[in-house]
Amino acid sequence: MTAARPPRADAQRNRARVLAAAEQVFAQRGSSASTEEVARAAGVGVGTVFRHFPTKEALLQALIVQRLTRIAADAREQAASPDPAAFFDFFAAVVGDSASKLELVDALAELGGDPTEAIAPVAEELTAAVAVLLEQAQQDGAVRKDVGVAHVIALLAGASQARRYAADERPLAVILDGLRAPNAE
Amino acid sequence: MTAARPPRADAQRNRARVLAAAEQVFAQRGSSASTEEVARAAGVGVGTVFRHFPTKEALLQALIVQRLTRIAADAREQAASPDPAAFFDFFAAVVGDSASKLELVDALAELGGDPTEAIAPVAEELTAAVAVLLEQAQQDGAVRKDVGVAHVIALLAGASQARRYAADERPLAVILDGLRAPNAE
Amino acid sequence: MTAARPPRADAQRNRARVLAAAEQVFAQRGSSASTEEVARAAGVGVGTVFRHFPTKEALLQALIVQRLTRIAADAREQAASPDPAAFFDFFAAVVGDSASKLELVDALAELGGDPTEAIAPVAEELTAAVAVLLEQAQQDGAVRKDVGVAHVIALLAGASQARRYAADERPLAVILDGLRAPNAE
Amino acid sequence: MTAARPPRADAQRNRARVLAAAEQVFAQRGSSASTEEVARAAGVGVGTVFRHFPTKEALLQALIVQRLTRIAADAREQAASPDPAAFFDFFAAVVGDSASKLELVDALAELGGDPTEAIAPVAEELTAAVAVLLEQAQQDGAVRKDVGVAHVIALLAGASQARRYAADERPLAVILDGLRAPNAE
DNA sequence: TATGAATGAGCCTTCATTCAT
DNA sequence: AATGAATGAAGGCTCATTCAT
Repeated sequence: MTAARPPRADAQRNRARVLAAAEQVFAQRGSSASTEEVARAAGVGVGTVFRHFPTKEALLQALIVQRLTRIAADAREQAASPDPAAFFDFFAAVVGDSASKLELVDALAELGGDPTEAIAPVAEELTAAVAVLLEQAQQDGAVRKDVGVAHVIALLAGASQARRYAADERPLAVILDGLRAPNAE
Repeated sequence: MTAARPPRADAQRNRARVLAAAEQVFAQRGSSASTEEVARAAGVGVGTVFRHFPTKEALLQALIVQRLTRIAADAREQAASPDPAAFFDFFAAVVGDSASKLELVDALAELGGDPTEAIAPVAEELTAAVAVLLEQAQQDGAVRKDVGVAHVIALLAGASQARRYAADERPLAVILDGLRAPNAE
Repeated sequence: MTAARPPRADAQRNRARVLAAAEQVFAQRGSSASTEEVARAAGVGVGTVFRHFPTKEALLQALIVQRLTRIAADAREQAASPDPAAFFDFFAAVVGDSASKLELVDALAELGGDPTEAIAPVAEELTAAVAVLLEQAQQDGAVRKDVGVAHVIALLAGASQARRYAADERPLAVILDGLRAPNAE
Repeated sequence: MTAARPPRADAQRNRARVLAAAEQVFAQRGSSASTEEVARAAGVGVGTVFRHFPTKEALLQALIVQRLTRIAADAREQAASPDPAAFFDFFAAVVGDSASKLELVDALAELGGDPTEAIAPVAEELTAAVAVLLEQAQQDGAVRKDVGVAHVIALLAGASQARRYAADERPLAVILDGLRAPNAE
């Protein structure tokens, strides 16, 4: 009977709902929040959460993948821009967007270590995108030449962390200034 | 060598042992490591851990207090030095010492929010010490004048975080450069 | 016979099972018996006990509420009876029914103090029902007029306690005799 | 050096102190209060408590024995009195004295079951004393003849229990009236 | 003999995960 | 495919009891 219009669209929608709810819940109460709570926030049963993400760990990683994917997209977009400040805009955007999102730091941090199987692909994607952006900026003489992609990512994580406990954007400004090429002025 | 005369020295030693073990364990496995594990690492029973720290939370805070206390001492020491690079030395030392990384970030981060009763005193102590050091450095024209103590602390947290996933000291260098007074060169 | 149609009837059944098991276990080993033991007796996991009663305290109170509710119903039933001995029948029934003794005393005792939020409603219910029954009996000249509801309840607790360690019903008889109106004979 | 004046008197004093402290603590917080708390109230270390009473259980029993011993003494004293109301005075005194003492009920209750080895002797002592008192009262026509010592003790426990949650002495009066010989008036 | 630190079993409670409906 | 009840391992914490000082 009730097998007509959206056959699997429902499932997709639920997956998205869960992911969104998880983002919120984990951001607010830390990643130790219970799966039950995520389910409640998503308006579904726990069972549904586990159907889409076989493990809490998997859910967490899906969140990270989602975040990194967005950032990589951002990087690519900015790389396409002719604006010489593109790199800095990207950097600031990532940090600014992480504002309330506890997880970003950890997501980025994750990249430093031994990326899990699930994350590895996005990690590469992100690294590649940032590499392009960074090289352009260095080419343009906007960014100092002694930093590499890994440094940039570490600094993104650091700036996000700093931002988390600072009242304003000054820490970010400091870091961006630190990144500028010496004679950029 | 270390005789066994003092009757309650044993207790003090155990307290220290537990604290040291906790530092290691939490650094390695995150603050969600079990108290049992800490006890095991310290070579004592769980009861002993709880005798010295009535709560896991209390243990964690004791760790933070210990760390912040050391940093404040560092700051005071450097403030007493005539070296114009004192501020930078302090900053680098703190970040470099993030041996048991995990915790330092959180310890510093803790300062941004609403310091717990137990932490508040040390927080003030640290803030005061850094204030002195910072002002001197700004006076000397070594550090840019638009950053305040809170920014410095946020940046310490950020730099520590960055350090955690960087292979080298470059991110630190970047941040330090960002902190220098414009015409310091 | 007891088919398996109802989907959530299972949960209800489990709740009842837990309650019954708890009654037995606490009666036999005192209210300090472990929740684990109750679970075992109910043939469920501990988690199930806690799903139905969020706290051991809550479980205990549910037990008390259940007991008091039954007693209140008894009182109302007897109050509806024209039998002049209704009051005494009620009293004897309550005491006699102290099957799972331990608890009744405490349940009644609970009424003397500061009834918990959960218990207060039933307490009032019981008090009201006994009040009616008592007044009728006093009207009929069956019960002495210098006792109030609170006294009756205290005596119910006392008689139950006495019963607990007496081989026969004599203590109950003594108390009932003490309650009769002087010239009732 | 400090081995002169009271060689073992000290120990005796400590034992008494512990017993007194235990009585208070257990009365106020129930018998589940910790041994540590008793020790603190007694102004001694836990070790000392355990030196005098090898087990918490033993401490509890010592308390009971103490209580029962006093009651037995009371009974003997009243038995020696020519006052025809001696029995009632005794009964009222026991109940009245149990006022705040949570434990009495349990102590008396203990007699109903299978008196522990430690308690058995006092139990007999008490039973004997009450027997004498009861018989005299029955002889005098003050107390109904269909109750035995066991009933009296059960009723003492019951009356104590009732008293615990009653605002006044009415429940006691009711029970005493119930005990009087029919034509005693 | 007194002390109180240490011990560890045991308790209450939470939560990821499974499974019957 | 969704639901949420059931499960049980694991964690934080307490406390009777032991033992070095």
